Amino acid sequence: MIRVMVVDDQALVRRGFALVLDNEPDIEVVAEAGTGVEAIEAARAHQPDIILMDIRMPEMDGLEATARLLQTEEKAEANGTPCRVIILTTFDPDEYVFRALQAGASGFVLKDIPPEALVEAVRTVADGGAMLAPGITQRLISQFAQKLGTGRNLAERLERLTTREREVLAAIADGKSNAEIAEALFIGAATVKTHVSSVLSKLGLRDRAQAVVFAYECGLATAGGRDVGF
Amino acid sequence: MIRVMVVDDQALVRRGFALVLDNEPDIEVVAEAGTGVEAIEAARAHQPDIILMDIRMPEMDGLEATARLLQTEEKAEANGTPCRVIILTTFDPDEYVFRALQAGASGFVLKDIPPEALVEAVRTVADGGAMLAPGITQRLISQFAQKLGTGRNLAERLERLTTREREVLAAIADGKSNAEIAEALFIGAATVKTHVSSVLSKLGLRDRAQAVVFAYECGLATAGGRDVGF
DNA sequence: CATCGTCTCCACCTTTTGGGGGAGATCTGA
DNA sequence: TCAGATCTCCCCCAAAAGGTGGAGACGATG
Repeated sequence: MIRVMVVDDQALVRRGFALVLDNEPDIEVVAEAGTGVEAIEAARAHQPDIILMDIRMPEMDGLEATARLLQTEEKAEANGTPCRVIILTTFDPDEYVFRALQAGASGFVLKDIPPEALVEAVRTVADGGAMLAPGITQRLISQFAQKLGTGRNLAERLERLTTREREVLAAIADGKSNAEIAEALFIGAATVKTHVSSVLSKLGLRDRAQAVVFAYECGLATAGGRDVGF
Repeated sequence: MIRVMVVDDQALVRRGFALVLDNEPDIEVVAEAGTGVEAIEAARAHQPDIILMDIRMPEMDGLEATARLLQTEEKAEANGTPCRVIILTTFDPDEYVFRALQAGASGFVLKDIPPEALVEAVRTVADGGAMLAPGITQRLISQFAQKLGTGRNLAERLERLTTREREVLAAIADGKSNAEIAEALFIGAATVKTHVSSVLSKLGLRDRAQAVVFAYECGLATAGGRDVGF
């Protein structure tokens, strides 16, 4: 049985969704809430598996509430509900979507979806999957493809480098100085200089700063995978 | 009426999908193909709206075929079918997914989905949306959230900088030398040095290379939006 | 009005970087 | 076996970068 909580400030809308879901044999609406604050309290009290969350609400909006819920969950971890959130809204501006996904939402669907699709979304997310409105999936894909895309042409230039040179480039893209690279690779400082020169010359770059840019643009280095604790 | 082409090297599987789809009143299967090469020919001949594409095939795999189809489309543009591809496969290793999305696919679903869901996927994609298998959507989201996520903490450090300093940092992240920055910002080279020093000191960085790393990690600079034509 | 932050610049100095050579040791493939 | 590529290291040198300290101008803020 999938335990669901519906959060929306409009009681009528809330009841509508609740009725649709409660009508399913495998879904049970265990709580409702009208504000973000209420949502957080109710989630603690009723431990739902899935939360359907509106964005525009008084007191605390749905994105904020989602972030808080999933954040405290992280800390509690083993303790309780690995509850998952589906954002359910009338609008889909990019800003909302990104903030929602960043907050940890597992779904983002528009209120105009047919009831069966909503039910399906709940089941999918309860099952560990994620569900986005088709148009949003579309944008997510194109943004993603864009980030991957440019790498291609540049990655070819990368192949002109020897293995050692690529290692050095990676170290440069890590923010290391020549001395640090020497230490990291167990070679002399002079050798590092030689490799750095080769890298710059082969890639048509002027200095290590441009090398860092190149590394990020071609995918050798990627944002999001670091502690910038230099 | 949605014109669909089914591409799969196993005739039995192909027919199965074709029958399911043809059974829908608003969908018409106009062609079938058993290899990537055939798929490209058939697509030209029959101008389908949607192509269901298997990955593992003789002669040319589905990803390659997808890339070629959508690439030539781009060139033809106004000319013909803005045809869209749904990858339909048994496996979902990340590598395939990424290559598929990069090739321009609008969907990536597994062959074990229920027939109604397949039909729904076709309609969604024909309608301009995109459809991914739930688990894939999940991974796409987490990868995306990760990229956005790290930026937060670092973006706060960014706020310690003055406007001018952020501009200078952005220029550094562009691969510019101090002299070039001076020219770009219409200030003296000495001034640039001052700003650079402030940036490094305020952010706790050692040199401009680390500054570039920082800029990418905090989202001030993002991969994919550049010509690395230094 | 005095102070603070910001932007602009200067001079002096040390360190790092990058370019130009050259050279020995391996290893691989023709 | 010999040519070529790669990795390693050296020297010298010029340019760039980075640190320190100081200074004038401007606007906001108390």
